[in-house]
Amino acid sequence: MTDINKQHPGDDEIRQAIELLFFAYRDFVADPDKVLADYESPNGSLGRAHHRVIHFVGRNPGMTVAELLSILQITKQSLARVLRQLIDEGFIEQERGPEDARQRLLYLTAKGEAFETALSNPQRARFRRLFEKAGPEASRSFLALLFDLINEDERDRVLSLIGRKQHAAS
Amino acid sequence: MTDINKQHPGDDEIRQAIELLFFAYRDFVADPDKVLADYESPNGSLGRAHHRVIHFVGRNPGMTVAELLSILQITKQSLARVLRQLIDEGFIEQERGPEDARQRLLYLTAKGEAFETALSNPQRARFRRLFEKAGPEASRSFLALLFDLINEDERDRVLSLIGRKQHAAS
DNA sequence: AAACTAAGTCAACATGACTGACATAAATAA
DNA sequence: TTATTTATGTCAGTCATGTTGACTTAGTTT
Repeated sequence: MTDINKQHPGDDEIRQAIELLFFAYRDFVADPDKVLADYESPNGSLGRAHHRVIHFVGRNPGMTVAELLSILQITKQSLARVLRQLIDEGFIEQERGPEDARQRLLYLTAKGEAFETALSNPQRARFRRLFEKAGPEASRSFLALLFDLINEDERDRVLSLIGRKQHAAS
Repeated sequence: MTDINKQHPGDDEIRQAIELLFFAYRDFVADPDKVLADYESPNGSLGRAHHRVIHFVGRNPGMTVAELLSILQITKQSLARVLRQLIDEGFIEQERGPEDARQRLLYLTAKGEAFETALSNPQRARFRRLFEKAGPEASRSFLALLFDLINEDERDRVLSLIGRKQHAAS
């Protein structure tokens, strides 16, 4: 009773979308993976988890550990190991919160910023090529659809995250 | 010498794209993760790896182990454990290749097909909502850009994979 | 003073990747 | 026919990254 015919019009596009997203994401994360694999650190090597932390701390300088946890949606024990390595190797530094001294505000060091650039360069190049080829209208539309792919109850949080300008210091 | 100003016009969109793709993919895979977590199997539980195998075998009935490996881009040792569980629990069955008897052709059982449906239902619903909201033109454009996000040297292979109709048996 | 909160730590464990070595059977080349 | 290559499977060990649960320390709030 396997149905050879499509159930609804549009089902084929939906199936393609699922597969394309899988392949696109696979190649997208393979870029920084290569950079990470090249970097040989003294205390263990670095992986995707480190990349994500470096990315979000770079984008949100002075963020707290709790904020980082809520973005990554992992446990603090998982984060701890990764964060410890990044601090020990001088990619990230911590600062006591000026208002609430329990908080540890996170910042990239110069070394951390350089690494962040190296990691995101191939990803940026990938999207730059894409957007140049597709043109501004299709590019904006693409971003809008990516946004609508996110869980409805997460969109406000994501919007305030990605909307924030780089280095809000001023 | 951290630059406060944007380097190029369009850089902001590129940065947003990187983050949106992260969040969109995170929520996209969280859907089947819930289904997988609910399923309690006798010999250990099932994870994303099992989902991917079920998906691609479902999409390409009769595919060989080597083909599956080249899609997933993992080692055969990694695949082995996952595949063994799926066969042992009756989601997938193997068949000797009729031309080349060394090959093991992979098929979903009825149980496997049912599970595939349960896993992909929430993902399909997500894209159905998206495409209904965005309209056919933006939807097609979205697929085209997703495709161009894939590594250039992989696109032909992906195209022949996703272009293939379901159940090519006839 | 008591309770709560932010962060860190210790221990044990699960999943899903990896490498390297080796085994078996079938197909192909010498 | 014998030798080699190929498709698949397996054993053993390791690593990265996630989990739960219990507990500590320091600072804030009630």
